[in-house]
Amino acid sequence: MSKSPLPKPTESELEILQVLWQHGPSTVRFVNDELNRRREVGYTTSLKLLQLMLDKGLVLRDDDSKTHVYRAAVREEETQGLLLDRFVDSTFGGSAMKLVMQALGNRRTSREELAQIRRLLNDIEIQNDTTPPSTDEAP
Amino acid sequence: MSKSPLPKPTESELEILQVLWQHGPSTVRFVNDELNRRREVGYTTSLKLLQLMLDKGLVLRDDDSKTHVYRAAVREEETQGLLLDRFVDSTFGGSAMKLVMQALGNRRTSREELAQIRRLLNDIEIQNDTTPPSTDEAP
DNA sequence: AATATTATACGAAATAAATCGTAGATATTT
DNA sequence: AAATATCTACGATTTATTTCGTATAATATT
Repeated sequence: MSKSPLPKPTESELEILQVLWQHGPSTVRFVNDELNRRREVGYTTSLKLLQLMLDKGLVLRDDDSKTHVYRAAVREEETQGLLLDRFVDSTFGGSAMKLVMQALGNRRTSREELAQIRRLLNDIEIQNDTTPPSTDEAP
Repeated sequence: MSKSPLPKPTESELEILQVLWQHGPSTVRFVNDELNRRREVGYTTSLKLLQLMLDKGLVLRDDDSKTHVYRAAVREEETQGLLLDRFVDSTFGGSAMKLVMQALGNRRTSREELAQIRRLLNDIEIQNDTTPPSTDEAP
């Protein structure tokens, strides 16, 4: 029941979305400054990107005042989920497990984080017990 | 202690690596057939890709016989780890935890897989206890 | 041996993404 | 009010990636 095919942000567009998600509605100037904390980007580059994103429906803008204010039109979790799917598919051949195992195995994870994951695991198991797995197969 | 900056495969190159990782050394024909199970790709397209990958050092080839045989020059886990880092950075703002939580939360995970993760979690905790966390800070 | 098939090499077109320059409008400062 | 700064619009360039056509060589088939 999704209305539009939810546009897929590119790498740079994602950077911009990060800024908007993190800081809320922002001017081009602000976004550009934020981007420049990591790498050098021209002002008009950021502007153009935001305009393209507007066309794609990735952002909305308020142009009441002369200086436009852009804000994310897509939700963070939703977008991340979408990209995660693509990534799991392209890099881990579809296996989310492999990804999780590698993400956990390959980097330092604090005790607190481990506990957090355990809690999530518990929740999922309860879910599994309550709601038995649906028997859908690959087509 | 890595020797060369380890080339970053593109999306298509990754598809090819998947084939090589999964099936071992393969001819262009075979790789192309495999790719065509998912989407339409011309033979020379696959060939060209493999040739470019050879230049980049992503694959090696045996051209003893007329029909060349290509094989992956980079290891699966290593490459996946590299891409995972980039992905975590670009999509989850650097937080591997957020990624793991979302990966686990958003999809059906079987009891067996959950158990597998728990085992990994245990291993990591033991490691943590045995080898106290190093005190390196962000620079 | 002639024909058809299957290879590789490689230039180049097609596509996608990112970057920037310049023009013109509006606001701000002096 | 003139000069300066800041903004948007937008075409064009650059760079990266993907795709394919064609030439040519080797092999297999008839």
